[in-house]
Amino acid sequence: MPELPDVEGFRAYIERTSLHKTIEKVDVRSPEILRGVSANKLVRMLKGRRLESTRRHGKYLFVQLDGGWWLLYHFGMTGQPRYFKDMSDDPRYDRVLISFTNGFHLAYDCQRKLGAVGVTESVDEFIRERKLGPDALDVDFAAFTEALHGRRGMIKSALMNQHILAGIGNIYSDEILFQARIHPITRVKYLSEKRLRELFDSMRRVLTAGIDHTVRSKALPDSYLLSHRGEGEMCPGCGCKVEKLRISGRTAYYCPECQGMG
DNA sequence: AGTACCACCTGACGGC
DNA sequence: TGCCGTCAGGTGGTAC
Repeated sequence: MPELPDVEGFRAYIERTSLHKTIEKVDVRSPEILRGVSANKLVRMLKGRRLESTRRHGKYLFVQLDGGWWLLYHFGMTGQPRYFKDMSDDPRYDRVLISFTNGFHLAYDCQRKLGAVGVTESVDEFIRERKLGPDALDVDFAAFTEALHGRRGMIKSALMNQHILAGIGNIYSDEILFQARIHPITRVKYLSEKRLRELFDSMRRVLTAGIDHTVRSKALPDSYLLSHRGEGEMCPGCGCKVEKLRISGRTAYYCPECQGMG
């Protein structure tokens, strides 16, 4: 489930808990989640180093080491960082455990192993190699329309496509489309300038609200579709029944009344 | 370029 | 009780 707002919350969490502390020990419990680096190499790279700063791009979180390289996290569906002192608080699905000389630990907790941990020398190079689009909160309206330009597919697929815009997943794409009153299967090329503007505004509003609520660990307002994301639930806008649709293997929830095809 | 579909992974849940 | 299918969804690969 971690999408842009959640990962931004994780970034802030690591920022306030884990920086500037010397790494004493690294324990790779599930080496299969490592990407492009062996357990031995990761341990060698981290030991004795400090985490100095953070950066997020889309759903990726990068943490810079004092040597210049970056540790990178992708949280898949169930991943999260956890900072704690007592080993009795070590999360059940801790896959990579970093222990600092101050006695505290930073765990990469990930129940389903759909996430990844790795290293990179350059964040920009990593983004280029992965062909990630610009971060969804980093684009202005011109860059937003540029990213969507020439697309013929469905708007929900486009919003979730990390090559077009990085950071939006299934849950937030539903909310963004709901608030922009756009049906998920609408073709990108049929969106007018006005509709694109409404979509862009909705995207910014929803993502920033998501960050705000994530950081304060509060639920999103009841007026959001997210709070009613289930079959047969009531639309917070008009009260009619929320419907679901299968779009390229993902379940899209939407309000057929508020998000009519026009 | 876009889409459908599969696989990865683990736990919850419903049906029988 | 317990077995089975299905679902959740981020990503990546394949086939069309």
